Amino acid sequence: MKQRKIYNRIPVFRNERDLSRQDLADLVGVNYQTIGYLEREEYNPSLDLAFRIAEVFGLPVEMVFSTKPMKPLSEVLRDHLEKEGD
Amino acid sequence: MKQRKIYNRIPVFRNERDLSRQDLADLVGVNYQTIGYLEREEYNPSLDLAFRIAEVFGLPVEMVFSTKPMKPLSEVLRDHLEKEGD
DNA sequence: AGGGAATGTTGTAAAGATACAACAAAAACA
DNA sequence: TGTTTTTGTTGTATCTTTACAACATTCCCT
Repeated sequence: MKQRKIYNRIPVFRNERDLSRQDLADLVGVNYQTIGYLEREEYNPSLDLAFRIAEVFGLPVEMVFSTKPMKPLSEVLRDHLEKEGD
Repeated sequence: MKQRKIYNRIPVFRNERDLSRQDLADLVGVNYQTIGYLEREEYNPSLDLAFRIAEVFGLPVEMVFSTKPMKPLSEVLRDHLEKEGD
């Protein structure tokens, strides 16, 4: 099977929390360069690693990784707010 | 990184829809034996393959794959029903 | 300006995932 | 019953992911 490229919001969430790649790498238990490869989207994470990263951010996998290019979070948020007027 | 074993509900959802492994394999574009390996949990799917399979069933990845052993769907459903009295 | 931290790049090696083939076993069913 | 379909098993080959090292570049800080 030809693997599709998977996009991610790792840099967004990582920067937001003021984590270095090394910090995030430590949290999920991988080499810090592995985080670099993921952020540059040079390869896809394993499913296990994707779960670990999503868990660090407390988000569903789909919010961190997607087969389609990531919309800015501001858009996601806007769409969500206008749908549910809470 | 030592990969954790990932559990899944592929057999449940596949049988429910009366799909053979070959059928599901065709739908996601892998060899039918790959589905077998996944169902026996002999190895984890790539993130891409996990997305494809979840998409076939129209469910979030977390409902099909998990790092913890899968509860029977009846339990999941019960918990959900008693939380939200819809 | 200079030092340290964070990030990017390149290369090699090991582990994990997928394909494919061939055959065995089990299940469905005429 | 025997026949077909589905599933399991074993083995090999290839591709992808991860680790690790070494070095270059960029950024921040004072």
